[in-house]
Amino acid sequence: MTEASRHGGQPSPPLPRVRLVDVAREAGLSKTTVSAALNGTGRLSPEVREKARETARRMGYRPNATARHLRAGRARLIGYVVGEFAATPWTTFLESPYFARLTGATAATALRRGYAVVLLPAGSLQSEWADLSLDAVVVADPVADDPVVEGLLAAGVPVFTDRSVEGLPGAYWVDVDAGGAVREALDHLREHGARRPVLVVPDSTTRFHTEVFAAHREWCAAHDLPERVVRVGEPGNGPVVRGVETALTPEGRDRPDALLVVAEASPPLVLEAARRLGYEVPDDLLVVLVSEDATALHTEPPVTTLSLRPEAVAEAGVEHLVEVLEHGRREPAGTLVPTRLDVRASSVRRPPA
Amino acid sequence: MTEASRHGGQPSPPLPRVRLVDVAREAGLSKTTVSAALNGTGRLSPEVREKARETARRMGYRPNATARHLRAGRARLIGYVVGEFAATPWTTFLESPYFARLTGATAATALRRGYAVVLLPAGSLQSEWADLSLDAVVVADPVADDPVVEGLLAAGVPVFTDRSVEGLPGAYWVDVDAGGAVREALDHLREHGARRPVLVVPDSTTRFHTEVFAAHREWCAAHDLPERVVRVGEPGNGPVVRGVETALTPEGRDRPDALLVVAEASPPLVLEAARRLGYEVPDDLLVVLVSEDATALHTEPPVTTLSLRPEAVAEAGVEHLVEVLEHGRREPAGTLVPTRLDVRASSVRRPPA
DNA sequence: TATTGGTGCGGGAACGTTCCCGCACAAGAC
DNA sequence: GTCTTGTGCGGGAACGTTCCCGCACCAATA
Repeated sequence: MTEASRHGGQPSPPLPRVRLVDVAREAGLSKTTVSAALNGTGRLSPEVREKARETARRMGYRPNATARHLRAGRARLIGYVVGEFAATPWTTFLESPYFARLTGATAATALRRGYAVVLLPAGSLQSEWADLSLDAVVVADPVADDPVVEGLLAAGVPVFTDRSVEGLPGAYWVDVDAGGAVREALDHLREHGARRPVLVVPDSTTRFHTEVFAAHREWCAAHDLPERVVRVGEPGNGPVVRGVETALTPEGRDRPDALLVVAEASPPLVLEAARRLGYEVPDDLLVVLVSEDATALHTEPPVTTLSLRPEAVAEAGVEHLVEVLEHGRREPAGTLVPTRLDVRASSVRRPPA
Repeated sequence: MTEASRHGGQPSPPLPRVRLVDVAREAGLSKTTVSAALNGTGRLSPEVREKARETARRMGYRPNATARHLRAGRARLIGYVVGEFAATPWTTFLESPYFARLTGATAATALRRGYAVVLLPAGSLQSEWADLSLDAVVVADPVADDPVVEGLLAAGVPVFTDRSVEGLPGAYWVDVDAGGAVREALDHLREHGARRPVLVVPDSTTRFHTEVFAAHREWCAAHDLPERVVRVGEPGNGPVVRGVETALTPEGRDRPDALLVVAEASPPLVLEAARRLGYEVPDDLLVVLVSEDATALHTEPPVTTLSLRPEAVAEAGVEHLVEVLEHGRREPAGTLVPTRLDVRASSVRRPPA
């Protein structure tokens, strides 16, 4: 074939890729014409266009993305980093089902729109991605006044987050309707007989958690029910499960009859904790977890979950991102997506035997 | 500052980046000289070098990676895809702790070596990453005769996997010592009194699982113990837990006194299944799971796990990849890394009361 | 026949780097 | 004073695209 292909089964070393000019020469055309033919642009006769395409196909031509990007001035690369875990080494955030799915959905949606997602491990220095030419960066779960976000904005890089960050020019967000989610979950529990629900929520300053807290307070007042809350300091299964234990062993009060956990925790671990403390689910205790964890389906009983719908968040975010990057639209800066309650046996009162 | 900066707080629109020539002009030098100064190459007087560096710093110069890559002929981009899940939409594989950590560690290690990792969602068409100019692709957990692997090799793209793929030129692998892992786990169980251990393993043809099966058989023969195995058809918590239930309810035989699960399953779910079937862990049943799942630490009792050490696999793989990409070393094609047994309460026989 | 307008294609610059050269100058050897 | 050798720096091509032009050609109009 080419002058580079060797005889026999030897490993052909560098394998020089076929370029636009190679196709042009082979087809007896100019590179301009071939380029226009392949891209569907320019004024070309159908015959020439087809000739160019056929030759390119036959020669196995694949355009060099780097050259394209250089010419276009944009690399079609999107960085992806998780703010909350910025201090921890590796990308431990991927072990959280929410982030795992958010990450995956972001990558999939972006790829369909022609953008590649580059994983930026939490804890990596920003200097390490200095030479990456990212068109934008997705910061998942940024902390308040996130230094990563501020650094990127200062460098002129558009930032997208899954938490609302108002008032920062260049920052865009998609968030879930936290208040609506809490109300929906509490309404559901109440319909199934809960009168002493207890909320477990992280003690964090993100808009999401403060809204959860506020919505819960309002709901309790509106329904004339006592406001029971346990706040946990850190994320992770350990602290959250301890928070659940605290919530389920009230001192000097009635035991709760429903549990709403608005923090990532392994469903079977929460169930195990309840069982250890003598609760029978769902007879003594209705359980709803905010979680994307698939193990919720496989526990006994299966656990009702409130999904923050990371796929929907990712899709909306990427669509918005593409709009901003390609058409310069800057409004709106934020969007809300609804949550989804997946009702399973853990929160449904069994008919009395 | 520049002619592009506007007065007041208006959002400065395109923000033209400062290029090498800009620095050169400002410093009264040529772009060649500035380039050499910043890269530490060429023959330059210390004064000129410092002058160039200082000017670049002052102007906030950041080299354009795309131009660099075009010039270098390599994009320093590595694709990352999971073979086993190629048919499933999204990147559900990230929900598996093993893949989550493998993915994160790959990204972190690669970034330190100057390569960016691009997430390629399982189920995405190869045509979607056709215009990505990937220097190499990491295929996590390829299936036998993986079409993705074969397609990439045919296109001349080096492939790295975390499973051994022998005899394919251009394919490199890092794998764990499956036989050693099984022996270590079984020895541990035996030391703690297990005489009727049962193995749960996927019914798959990967080298890893066949080796697990073979090592188990040999070990049983060597220790004169009955060979008890349950093979599960599919991955996922549901099938594996059902496999565990099968393993724990032998028909017409003694109940097993130890359980070794060589398949990703949620530790609390496995424990729950054992409990449902009337086992007390660790008194009636010693449990060892092959898992990276952090919930193993938080169950009651905590579960002994056999770690496949995704971080070590990723590091070794990326190091090898860089060697191949930058120095053309093609040997060896494969490496083995040892596993690690983290002994916790679930596999330690309590001293008799 | 000369002028216009439209069509089909190609030449060449540009994107921002890196790197191979070559040139000017200085210092040492004869 | 000429010839070599070495040092310090810059000119310009190249990486592989895309896209703005301009040129040649043809048909229709004046």
